Amino acid sequence: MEPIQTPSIPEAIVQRIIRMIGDGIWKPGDRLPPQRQLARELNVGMSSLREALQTLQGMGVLCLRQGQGTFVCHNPSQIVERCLNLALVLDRDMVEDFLDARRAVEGGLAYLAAKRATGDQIARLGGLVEGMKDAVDTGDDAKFEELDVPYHRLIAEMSSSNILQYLGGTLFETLEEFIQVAPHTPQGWQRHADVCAAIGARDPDRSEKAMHDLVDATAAYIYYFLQSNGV
Amino acid sequence: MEPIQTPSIPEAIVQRIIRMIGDGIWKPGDRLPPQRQLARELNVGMSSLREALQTLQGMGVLCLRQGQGTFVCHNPSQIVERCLNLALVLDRDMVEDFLDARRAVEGGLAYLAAKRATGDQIARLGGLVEGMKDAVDTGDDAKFEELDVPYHRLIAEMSSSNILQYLGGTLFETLEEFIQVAPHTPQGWQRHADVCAAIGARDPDRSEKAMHDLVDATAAYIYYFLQSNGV
DNA sequence: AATAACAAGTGTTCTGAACACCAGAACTTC
DNA sequence: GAAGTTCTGGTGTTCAGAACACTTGTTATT
Repeated sequence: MEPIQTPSIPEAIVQRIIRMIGDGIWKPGDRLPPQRQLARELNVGMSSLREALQTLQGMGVLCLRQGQGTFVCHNPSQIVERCLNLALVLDRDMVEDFLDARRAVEGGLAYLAAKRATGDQIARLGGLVEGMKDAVDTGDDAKFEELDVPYHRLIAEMSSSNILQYLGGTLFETLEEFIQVAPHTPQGWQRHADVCAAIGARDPDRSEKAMHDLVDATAAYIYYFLQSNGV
Repeated sequence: MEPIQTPSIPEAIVQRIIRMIGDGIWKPGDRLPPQRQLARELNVGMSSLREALQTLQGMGVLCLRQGQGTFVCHNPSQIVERCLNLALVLDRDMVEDFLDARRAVEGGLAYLAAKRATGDQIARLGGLVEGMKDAVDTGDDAKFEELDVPYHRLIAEMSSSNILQYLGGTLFETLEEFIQVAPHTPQGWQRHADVCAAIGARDPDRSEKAMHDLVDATAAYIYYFLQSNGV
């Protein structure tokens, strides 16, 4: 038989609060009633309530400020980001997985960027690529890396897709220490320029393909690096 | 100036436990010391400890079983899944975002599937597509849907990529109620068959493109559905 | 030998208290 | 009157202890 399930009290509270936020009863920025009052109204102890609040804070749903109150601090990005970061901290063997995911996500971002970017954004991306060319010509690796981060971030912004943007940002940050081992060659710059050109031409498919080439090249370097270090 | 930050006690405990798991001191399946003892050793009250444990349980890192103990229940899938689900519950406007993300993720899965699938998996996928054809021919919508879920799940499995697999599963499940509004036409079946054929031919790029077509078609239905319902 | 009652260990929940922090009010000082 | 200080109420934070509920293994009973 199906066992009877009675969710624990904190879990029930978590569900209830999420529901109330989802139903719009509490909106982002709102202050919840004081813990003591809330505990009384829900007919639970403060321990149970606090365990629930703490969980929700961990999820990024609530924001507990000492001396001020409990606020709805709805920020989905934070949730996803935190969870992915956590996954890698717990399991360093997932680098390969992250590279696979990055290919798909960054490809998707480039695809959407070509569809939705504004003229201003495209101009800014062009400026970054210009700067990267200077960096390659002068062999200034540090400058290239400094421009590489905003380059990917800007493409993510162009996509107007929150979830992909945050996934991309998290994957990039998580992989950053590995990505930096890749040498910055004229060919590497060319790939960055190709993506930029495809976005400028508003050609989503070409843009996606160019980004795949870029990510694949980086991944190849990382694999080589990992292998030569006997990992 | 940078404000002085003293992490709260529960937060510090969370970090400490994650660190210990990351360092391999506690491995998945291990049982942690009893709460009372742990609280004494860490020199904190049981409330603080429990708030931390509850948070970690919410993340899917720990598993608290009444009467048995606290176990390391490390399951990255659960973490990501839970967080994404939460994001959609909190914000129904994100359907569009989810569709964008699904296009990228499912495309990536199909790409990897064509590279890494085993012969057995390809045969099973073919079987599913066969069944779907029957369902379309007989107009059996329920059967089609019943096969659609394992179809996507199997492709995800073929990819051998944990992160993408979990992302795909979560996105699919989260969107399931919307996906089901799509009518199951011969054209819809053809798209499923195209992906299957491309994977069978071990052609990653064609496979990815076919999956994009499939997802795009579904997305178009969903947009139409949302629009005609005045959302 | 099978079953039932018990006991120890563990997570769960509640209560009440003391502490820390923040914002604004009331007060002092110049 | 303006600037600074102190006080006060409200709020989150942390603790300690107790009672409860569940699981498992042991012991007693039949």
